[in-house]
Order: sequence, then structure tokens, then C-alpha cells
Amino acid sequence: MRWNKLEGEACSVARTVSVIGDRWTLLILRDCFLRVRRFEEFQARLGVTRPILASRLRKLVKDFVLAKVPYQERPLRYEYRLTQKGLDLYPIVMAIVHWGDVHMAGKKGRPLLHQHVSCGKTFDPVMICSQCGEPLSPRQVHVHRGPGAASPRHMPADAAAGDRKQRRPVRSSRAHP
Amino acid sequence: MRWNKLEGEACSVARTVSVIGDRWTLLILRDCFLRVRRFEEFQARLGVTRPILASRLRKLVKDFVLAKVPYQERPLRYEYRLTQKGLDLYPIVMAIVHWGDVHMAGKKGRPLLHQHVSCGKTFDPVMICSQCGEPLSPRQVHVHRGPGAASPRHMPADAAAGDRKQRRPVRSSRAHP
DNA sequence: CGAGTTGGTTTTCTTATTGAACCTGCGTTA
DNA sequence: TAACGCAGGTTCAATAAGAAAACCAACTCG
Repeated sequence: MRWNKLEGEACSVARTVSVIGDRWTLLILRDCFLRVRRFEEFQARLGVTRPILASRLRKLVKDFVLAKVPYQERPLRYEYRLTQKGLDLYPIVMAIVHWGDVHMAGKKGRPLLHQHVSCGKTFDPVMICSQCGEPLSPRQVHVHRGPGAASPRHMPADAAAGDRKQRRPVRSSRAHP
Repeated sequence: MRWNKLEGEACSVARTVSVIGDRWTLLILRDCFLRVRRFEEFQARLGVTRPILASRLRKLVKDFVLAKVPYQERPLRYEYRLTQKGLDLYPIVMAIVHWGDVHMAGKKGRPLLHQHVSCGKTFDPVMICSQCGEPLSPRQVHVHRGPGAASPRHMPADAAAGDRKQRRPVRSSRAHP
């Protein structure tokens, strides 16, 4: 199966992976969230070869994850900035960082600490249900065919429930329609 | 730069990417969370070639993300199951699914809906701060060097804060030490 | 004029992925 | 008992992608 096939699949993972499912792309995005914006800076930090970097940046721009905007004229120079679509990748990047912190950290501990400006504390990211606010675990989630489903594939069966107190829904900036 | 180099980097993204930063691996993990466990079933659902599937499963087992356990003897047959380390990838997979749902869904809508068994509702995953419970956004997070940091790289500068009410910390199963 | 900076492209070589076929151990059917 | 089927792989030749190093172009600065 080829890359391009993925985009057409009726699966959100496949579609997302067709955009960011490449190790250099993920490392580029990490640096984007650390305010890196220029070709040379990406290249120096990542150690990626220039042709690959150019091709990945081109693809991210084509997919509207990054925008190539001039930061000066004469000589005309561009920088790469996250679009809203790109900024929305933040939970993915944070989830990746957190898993690495928990499972891949050396004995010296985690390389980076995250401080939440709003509350001032060092934190971990936690993924919760937008409806009840409880932390998510795989066994607590059932999957159903949605309107965009294709052939009867990608379908599981599951069980197990819990009785937990209800909270009020979290207003996510981009919640369920 | 080579794959193996990534594992040694003082960056949790790089380390995580050295394990799961491959499109086939991510699609395999998607199916793992949909209760797919056998070689033939992965192969049929993913359309990946058999040598690649074998090599990816081998790597995931080596990295303790999957465990290869016999489900019958005579003939001896194995299945691949998520370990706890693998189950902990759930937020990453859910974040990927959600981004695909929001940004890559076709006009028919999302392919899959997620129901939270605990509360019964169809939900979206939301990533929050473990300390105050507020949804995370990139601009609200400052990064600092942790104990495992290496050379003075991967360091940003940031600003902007907000005054938000405080909640009590979320007890994540694997929170900040 | 010559050197430096930024943001790339070109070229050549090496590695990874694909597609198809083949292998193994065992059970089942004829 | 021979033939076939199945699950779970491996082997092999052809092709695509990635790495390393060099090169290019537009402009500025001294």
C-alpha cells in the first residue's frame, strides 16, 4: 500500500498519519511548538538532511499545518508558522512527550518540565472525557460506526463499565458537533 | 541521522518517535486498541506487506509495547497483546483520532464515534492540566529544563498567562513524580 | 570586489519497502 | 495415507525513499 492510499481511508488515524506519520515530521512539529520557525534552525536542531527537511516543510504547508510567511523582504525570507490546524496538533505532541517522560526517560529523569501558566504549577497532560470529565482509559470506551464509516471494518466489541459521579461537560474549543 | 540515534536523544518526543514514529506502527497500534491481535488479521486489515508487518511487530515486542503470547498449542500460535506500556499509548492514539475527526473528516462526517461507558455519552477526548484541570493550549505552557536535560538546546521562551479559577488536581494513573 | 547568510536544489550512494513466492508445523478431509 | 488448508512467518528481486556532500541564487555587508 502506498502513502497516498492512506488519505482516502475511512479512518481518522490513517488520515492523520498521512499528514504527520513520519518521524521527521513529528520532530519538526515538536520544534514548531518550541517556537522554531526557520529552515536553518530546524536543520541545525534536528540534524535532518536539507532535502528531507525541505520536502517535509513543503508537505506540511500543502496540508495547511504550517504557513510559509515572509518575515523580511530584500532579501525575501520566509518562516514557517503553525496554522490553527497545526496548533490543534498540540494534544498529540503533548501525549507523545508524556509517554516518553513516563516510559523512556533515563535515570536522570525527564528532559523537560511543563509549567501551566494559568495555575503556575508543573503538570502532566491528562486526557479526559469531554462529557463527564473523567480520565479516559481504553476499556472504558466503546466504538460505534459514525456517519463517515465505510465498509464494515475497523469494528470492535467491548464491555466493562463503572459508576462514577458526573461532572459538567468541558467546553473544548473544538468539541463534538 | 539514523533511527537508532533518536533513542539516545535527551528529548521525550525523539525517544517516543524512535518507538512509534512510523506510519505502519501507528496503524498497527490503532488496530490493537480495536482488539486486533493476530498476524493474519493485522495483515488483512492494514494491507501492509507481510515482511514489514513482521518487522514492526518484532520491534514493538522488543520495546515492550506488545507481548507475544501463545493462544493455543498444537499448532503453537501466538497473538500480540498490548502491555501496560502499550496501553499507555491510548492518549496518543485518541489525540490522533480526534485531530483526524476534526480536520480530515470527509463531508459525511467522522468514521467512528466514541462512547464513554462510564457516563454513556458520545464524547471527544480533551487534554487538561493535571494540576488545575483546565484544557491545555500551547500558549499557556512554559517549558523548563528538567533533570534529564542535556545540552542547552530544545529551549524556548514564552509568555502570556490568564487568571483562571483553580480546581483540585486530577489523579492520573501515572502522574508527575 | 569578496565573503557571509538564508533557503533551498542536485547528484550519487545506501538503505528500506514492496510484491510475489515460498516454507514450516500441524490438523482435517477423502 | 495423501492431499489440502491454515496461521505465521521468511526469502528474493525490483523499486522507492533517505543520507551526505556539494552546489546554487539572491541579497547584504565591509
